[in-house]
Amino acid sequence: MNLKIYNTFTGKKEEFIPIEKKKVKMYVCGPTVYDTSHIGHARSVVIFDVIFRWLKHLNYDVCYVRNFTDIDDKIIKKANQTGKDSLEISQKFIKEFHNEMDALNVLRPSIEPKATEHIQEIIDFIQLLIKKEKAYHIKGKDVFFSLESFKDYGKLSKRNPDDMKAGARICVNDSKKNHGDFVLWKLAKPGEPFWKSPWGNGRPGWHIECSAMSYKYLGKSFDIHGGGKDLIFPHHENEIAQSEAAFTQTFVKYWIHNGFVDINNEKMSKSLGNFIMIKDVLKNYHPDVIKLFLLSKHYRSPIDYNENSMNEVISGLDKIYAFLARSYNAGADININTDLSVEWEKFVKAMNDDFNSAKGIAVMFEAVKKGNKILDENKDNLSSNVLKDISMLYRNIKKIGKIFGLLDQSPEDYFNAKKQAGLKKQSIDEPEKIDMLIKARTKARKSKDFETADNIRKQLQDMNIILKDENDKTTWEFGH
RNA sequence: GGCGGCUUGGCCAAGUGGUAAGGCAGCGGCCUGCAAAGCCGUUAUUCUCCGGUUCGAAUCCGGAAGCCGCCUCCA
Repeated sequence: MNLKIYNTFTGKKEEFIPIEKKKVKMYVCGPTVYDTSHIGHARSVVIFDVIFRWLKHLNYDVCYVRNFTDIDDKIIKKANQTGKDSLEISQKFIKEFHNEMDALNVLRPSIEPKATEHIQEIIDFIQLLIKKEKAYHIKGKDVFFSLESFKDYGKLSKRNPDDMKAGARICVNDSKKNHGDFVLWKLAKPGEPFWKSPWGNGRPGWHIECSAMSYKYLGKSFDIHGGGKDLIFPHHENEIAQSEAAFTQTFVKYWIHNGFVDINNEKMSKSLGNFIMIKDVLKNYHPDVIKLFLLSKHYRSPIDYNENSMNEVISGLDKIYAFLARSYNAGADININTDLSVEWEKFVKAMNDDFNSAKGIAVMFEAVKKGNKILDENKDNLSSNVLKDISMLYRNIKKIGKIFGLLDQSPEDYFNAKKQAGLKKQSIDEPEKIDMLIKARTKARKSKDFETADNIRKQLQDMNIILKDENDKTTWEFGH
């Protein structure tokens, strides 16, 4: 079965056929780096990371470009507020962004171009548009794209430019010829950062950088363009206008847009003050928890971030890691080939159906259940025949994890990290105390003094510590 | 006003014509000194409602209700 992708442009799932055989060129709109990144950015980045990994898994030679918008009004505003220059601001937040995405085990794209490093390309692009009479410059003022000159305007967002004229909310800019014409080059006001251009000192408009940079790295036409749903209009619509006006050929073959992250069923917004920042989420949850959560729903639907959901994800993730540890200890062959297994086939089918990660996760859990059952039935003592089955399941889960950028560490490290986080949360400074109590309990159990043993268990339970007696060993972990 | 989307068990969530995946929680059981973990069983004759098409619909068509997003910077 071949890969199918839901294309925003046609509103349908379509078979994916790249322009060039075995090659995929993908451009995703990255952040405007004027502030700390929030969980919504994380969703977009994680989803396109999985898409990137899946395309590579399908043996495509993928060129994945994700830009940084590092000059814009908000950055300038922030610079003025903090007394720094805009470059300092953008560099700071690019660094933060990279740190957080690394923590989330997200791969770096092939190329991460910045707008400020492509000013010449942007100017060239605008000049081409002016030459083709798709854009105009009014002396002493900004350069605009002329909507009138591009008949297909609105084809991605299914919007009629005339409807927008009717909207009274578009503020009238005297220098524009028509409502809806948008800025390609914006003149600098005193004190603002600027670059020289044929139209005076200024900076690029928001949309032009993506047209110019995607052209530079991917060409006049490319396969996939992605971003958050909100970018469909006006950003992506304007990109189409610019690029297709310039080159008179189809700009992008497949448009992919991800849905939003809500917070407790509300939209993240400034007025509600409910922005959830990635760095804060990383303080509270293991990166795998965040990713498993973000991938637990189909990428086009909205997903609701709340504590309850996160706790559910933790329970599930613990279960997966526990199975990995259990099957590894039972002697699973971690290098076995699983390409022909039912689980892998199911997973491939799910991913090829418009990157259905939610279904892919279900496959992982099915494998866990199947494996635990086998281990139970054999009391973890496996004959070579059964061991093969367990190895397959183990390997499948790890392989799926690889596509999702999950389960990268050993179960031991995972559970240790969890313990450390728990100790911190419970403000337990002397973890040795826990071991001492467990030792005392083991002694009591040996002499069949179960009352003492149970009292100790209760004592630990009050610290949210749950004991687990396995054979002659007692281990512990924190509950949720 | 224009455009788009959503409504599946207590909660989360797959499922786009063939008779309801998966997770979490609950309950009963196996296991255990007791637990925890794991496993087994159990919880939607039914998918917001009303019509229609069909041998057959959660899935297609029409209508209603509720919720949400975009149309202004936004992942």
